[in-house]
Amino acid sequence: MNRISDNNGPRQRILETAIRLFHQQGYIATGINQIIHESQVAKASFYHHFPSKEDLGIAYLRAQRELGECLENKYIESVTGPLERLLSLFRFAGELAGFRGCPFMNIATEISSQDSRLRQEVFVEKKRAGEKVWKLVNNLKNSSSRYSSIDVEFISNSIFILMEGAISTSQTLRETWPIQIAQKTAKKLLGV
Amino acid sequence: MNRISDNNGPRQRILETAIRLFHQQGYIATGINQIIHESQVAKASFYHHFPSKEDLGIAYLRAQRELGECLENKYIESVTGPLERLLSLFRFAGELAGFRGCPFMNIATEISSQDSRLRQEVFVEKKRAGEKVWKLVNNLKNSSSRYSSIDVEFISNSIFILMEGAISTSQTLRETWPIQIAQKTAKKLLGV
Amino acid sequence: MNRISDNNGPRQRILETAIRLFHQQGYIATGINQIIHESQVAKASFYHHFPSKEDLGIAYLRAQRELGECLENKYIESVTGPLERLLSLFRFAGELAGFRGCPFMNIATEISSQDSRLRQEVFVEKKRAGEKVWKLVNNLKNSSSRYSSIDVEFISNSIFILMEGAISTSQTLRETWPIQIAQKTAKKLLGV
Amino acid sequence: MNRISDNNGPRQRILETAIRLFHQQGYIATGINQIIHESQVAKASFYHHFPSKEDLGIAYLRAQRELGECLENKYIESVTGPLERLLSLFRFAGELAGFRGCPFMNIATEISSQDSRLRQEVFVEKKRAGEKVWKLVNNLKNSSSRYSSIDVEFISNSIFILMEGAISTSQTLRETWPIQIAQKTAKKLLGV
DNA sequence: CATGAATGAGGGTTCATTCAT
DNA sequence: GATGAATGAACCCTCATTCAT
Repeated sequence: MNRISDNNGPRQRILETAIRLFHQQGYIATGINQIIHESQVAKASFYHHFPSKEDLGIAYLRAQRELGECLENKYIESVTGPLERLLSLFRFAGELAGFRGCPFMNIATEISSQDSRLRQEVFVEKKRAGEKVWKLVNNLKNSSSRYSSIDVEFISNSIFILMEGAISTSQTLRETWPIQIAQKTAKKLLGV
Repeated sequence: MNRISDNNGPRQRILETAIRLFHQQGYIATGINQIIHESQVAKASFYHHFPSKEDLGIAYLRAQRELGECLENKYIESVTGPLERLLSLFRFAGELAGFRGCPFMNIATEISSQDSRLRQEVFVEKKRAGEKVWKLVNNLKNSSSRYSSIDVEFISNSIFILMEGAISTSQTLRETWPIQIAQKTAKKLLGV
Repeated sequence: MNRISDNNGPRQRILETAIRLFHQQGYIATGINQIIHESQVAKASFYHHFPSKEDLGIAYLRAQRELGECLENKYIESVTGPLERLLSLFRFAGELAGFRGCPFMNIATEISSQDSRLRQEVFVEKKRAGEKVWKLVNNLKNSSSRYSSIDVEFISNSIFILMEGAISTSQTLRETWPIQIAQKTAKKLLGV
Repeated sequence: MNRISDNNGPRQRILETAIRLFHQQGYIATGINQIIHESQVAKASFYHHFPSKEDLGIAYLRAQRELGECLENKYIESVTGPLERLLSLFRFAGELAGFRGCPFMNIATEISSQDSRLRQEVFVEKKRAGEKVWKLVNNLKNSSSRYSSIDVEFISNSIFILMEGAISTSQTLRETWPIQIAQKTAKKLLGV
C-alpha cells in the first residue's frame, strides 16, 4: 500500500463527495449523513478528518480554489497573446459554472454571517481572482502601445463584475448567452 | 373594518417577518419556528395562511417583486431624460441589495431543483427585469440621433449582466464600489 | 325550501362524507379537515352539528347500523323459507364488507379504550346482530321437525362467529372465498 | 460482550415497547414520542435503529410472527394425537388474543392502502397460518381411517375462518365464549 | 345558523455532533 | 486511525378544537 499515492483514502473520498454535493445541492441543503453515506465512510471517521461541517466547507472551498486556479491556468496558457489570454477567462467561466454558479458566491449567499470562516475563504478567493484579472489586464496594457491608455484598475474591476454577472445570470436563467454577452462587452470596453 | 389600513393581521405579520428573515438569513437557513415566533403567531395559524414553507417563499418573492418594482419606478421617475432614467437603475440596485444581494438570485442559488415553483417565480421576475432594461435602452435609442446606432438587444443584455454582477459582487465582498464600476462601464458602453 | 325533504343540508353532507371516509380510510386516519373540505362545510358549522369528532363517529356508527339493518332486511326478505333467510345473511355480509370489513369491528380495533362511547355503540350493534341471527335460527328450528333438535344458542353463536370471521378474513386477504366457505360451513352445521 | 443475553440494548427496548403499545393501543394511535419516552431512548436513536415508523411496524409484525409461531408450537407440542393438536390451536388463539385481537388483522384494519409494506407482512403471516392449519388437518386425515373422508381444503379453510372469527369477536365483545364456541364448532365439523 | 381565523399540542423526521469501544 | 451507537435540538407539518364576528 503505497501511502504517498493513496488518494483514495477516506479523507479524499469525503472531500470529493463534498465537492460534488455542495456544488450541486448547496452547502446547507447537503447533510453530513448524505456525505458520509456516499463517501462510504463511518461517521466518526468523518469527524476525525473534519472536526465540523464548517471545516469540511472550508476544505471544499480550498479544493475548489485549487481546481479552479488549475483550470484557469490551463485556459490561459492554451492561447498566446495578452488579449487572447484575458478573454480566455470567459471561456473558463462558461465551463466552470455549468448552471450551478460560482462555489464561492453560492456559499456567500447561503452563509449570512459576515464573520464566518467560510466567508473569509470567499474573500481570499475573490481577492485572488481579482488580482489575476488585474495582472492580465496589466499585461495587455504593457504589451502594446495600442492599449497603453487603459485604466487597469477600472477595466479589471469591470471585467471582474462582468464575469460574476455572467456566471450568476447563467445560473439563474439556466442559459449560456450571458457568457457570450459578457465577453462581447469586455471586447467593446477594450476597443476590439 | 378598514381593510386598507388593516396591515396588522397575522398573514401580514408573517409575510413581513419572512421578508426580513429570508432576505437576511436565507430561505433554507430560516426555519418556520423562528418565523412564527417573531411574527407572534401560532404554528397552526401560520399554516392556515400559508399551506407550506414553499408557499410562503412564493409569497415572499412576489412581495419582493412588488416592492422592487415600486422602488424601481420611483428611482426611474425621480429623474428626467432617457439616459438618466437608464442609469438610475444602478442607484436603485445599490439601495436594494444592501450586501444581501438580490432576493431572486439568492433563492435560485439555494434551491437547486430546476422545476421548483420558487424557481418559476425567479424566472418571471428576471424576465420582467430584463424587459424593463430593454425598454429603457430602447427609449434611449429613440430619444436622440446620437443613440440611434445602439444595438438594443446587446446593450440591454449587457447592462442586465452588469447589474447582476454588481449586486452579487457587492454581496460577496460587502463593498459598494461594484455598483459604481458597473454604472461607469454602462456609460462607457453607451459612449457617454 | 322544503325542509322536510332537504337531505342535502350540511349535517347530512358531513355524515355522508364521514360514512365514505371513515369506512375507506379508518376513523383515526381520517382527519376533521378532510371531512369538512370534502363536505364543503365551514369548520365551525361542523362543530355546530357535531360537538366533537367522537360525536361524528357515533353518528357514523348509528347511520351504519340503520343502513346495515335496512340492507340486511332486504336480503332476508328477498327470499322465502327460514333456511334461505338464514343463509341470506352470508350474501349480505359479502356485499357489505367489500374488503373494508365491518365498520363496527374496525372501530373497535382502532379504539382501545374499553369505556369509549364508540365502543358502546359497537356493543349495541353486535348485540342486535347476534339477536337477529338467534331469531333466524330459532325460526328455522320451529319451522320443521327436521330442525327441531337444533341447539339455537350454539348454532346462532357459531354462525355469528363464522360471519365475523368471513368478513375479517375477506378484509385481511382481500379475497372473497371466506364468505363462501363460511356459508358452506353453516350449511354443514345445519345438516343441509 | 455476551450478545446472547444482551437484550437490554436500545433497539430491543424500542421493539419491546412497540410490541406492547402497538398491540394495546393500535399502530396509528401510538406515536413515536410515546415509544421513545417509554423506551428511554433519544429520538434520533430511534431513527438510527428504525428508519421510519413503518419499519418499526414491520419489525413489530415480524416479532409477533416469531413469538406467535413459538407459542403456537408449544401449544401444539404440549399434546399428542393429531386431533388434540389441531384443537390446541383454539386454546392458543384464546391466550394470544386477550381481547386485543390479532396483531396482523388489527394492522390490516388500520392501514387501508393495499400496497403498504405492512400489509405485505400480514399476507405472509396469514398464508403461513393457513398452511399450518392445512397441515394439521392433513395430518388428522392421514392418521386414521375415521378421518380419511375429510376434505382438507374445505375443513382447514373453515377452521381458519372460525379462528379469525373467534379472535375478532372476542376482541369486539371482550368476552371469551367465542373461543369455546369456535372450538366446539370445529369438533362438530370433524364429527367428534 | 353560519363563518374563517386562531390555537397548543403533537405528528414523523432529520440535523450536526459526541460518545465508548 | 477507525467504528457504529447515542444524543438533544430543530426540522416542516397536522391534529382536534375554540374563538370572535
